[in-house]
Amino acid sequence: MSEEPRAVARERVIESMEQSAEVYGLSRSAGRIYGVLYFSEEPRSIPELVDETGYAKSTISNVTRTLARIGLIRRRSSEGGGRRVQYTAEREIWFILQDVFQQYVQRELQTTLRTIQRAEAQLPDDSGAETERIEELRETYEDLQEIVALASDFTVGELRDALESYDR
Amino acid sequence: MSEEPRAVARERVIESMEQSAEVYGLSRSAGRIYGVLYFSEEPRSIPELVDETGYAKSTISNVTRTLARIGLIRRRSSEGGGRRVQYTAEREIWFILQDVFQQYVQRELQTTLRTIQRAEAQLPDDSGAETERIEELRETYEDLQEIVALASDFTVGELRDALESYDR
DNA sequence: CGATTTGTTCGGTCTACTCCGAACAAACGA
DNA sequence: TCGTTTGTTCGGAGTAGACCGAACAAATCG
Repeated sequence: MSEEPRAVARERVIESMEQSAEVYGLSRSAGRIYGVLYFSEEPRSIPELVDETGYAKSTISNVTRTLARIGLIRRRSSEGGGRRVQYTAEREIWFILQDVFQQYVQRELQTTLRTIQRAEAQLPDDSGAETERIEELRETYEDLQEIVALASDFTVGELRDALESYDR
Repeated sequence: MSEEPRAVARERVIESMEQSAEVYGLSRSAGRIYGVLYFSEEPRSIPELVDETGYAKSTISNVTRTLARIGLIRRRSSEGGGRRVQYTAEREIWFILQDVFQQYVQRELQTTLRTIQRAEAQLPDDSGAETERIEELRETYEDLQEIVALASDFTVGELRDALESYDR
């Protein structure tokens, strides 16, 4: 069996994905399911994922929905007759990150920024320390928002190049 | 009482910080404690934080330890006689983010990358699909690591400028 | 039309975390 | 020295989330 080292290597990487999933606020099962799909040549249905991961059908159903919503996997409805739903992994990690930046990070920054701006607007002009603190905060958030907006339009290579070639 | 609008504005921003704390994997109490310290002119002791936040002493004690470890607040042991421990907020958000990048994101990327590299090394040269997938993954992680390493050496302004002025 | 396969939904259990209050330790002040 | 203040640690209550199995809906196949 010369397949074994491959299986071992794959398992290691998938375990690492489980761990990463937790860091990014997802469940371990999400990491494993993504990992299995990442290495699958063919799209996988829910029963197949049940076999390959050991998780219950209901878990697979729920987690795939979440993963699809976030954009880590894609749902291909019924290829070739059967009513089976098929899932594929999005393998371009950078695309995923761009999505996360645009959908979540940007949104989070945006709402925070709006709250800060509203608070600032309600304040009389001479309100001492509070005004200063809030102003400072707003400026930082404006910078961050701009940076994320710009970065999420770059490819990985461009981003790396932009940082490497920048001369202070 | 012309202080009220200031108190309201401050409260709004602190509530927003509570929410952000949850997003970043901290507790709501951590957000509020940081918020109160963020707006405090003077350093605050644990009993003072108990008064101003309404949380139990033990909660303040535990959360301040966590916040100090991460670098969001600083611990000044006993200024002016008393044995009181004093806390101040680190107000430069970008410094905090740089710390987080270097301490946590970099580390997480590093360990993942090492796992990938080890898996790749154990694989025979001709192992088909697995090799290709793992190689692809490794390259992405190398890029990401490089980007984070570079970015965490920039100031906010430099980073923004680098992205804005990059010409594709 | 049943029987089977697939996918979703719905309680339920288990675990982890947040926060609290009480007990404790350490240092100071009278 | 004894009482008081401050900070940490510990056990427990309440809560949220992960995952499971069972019940259910929908579609296909004989």
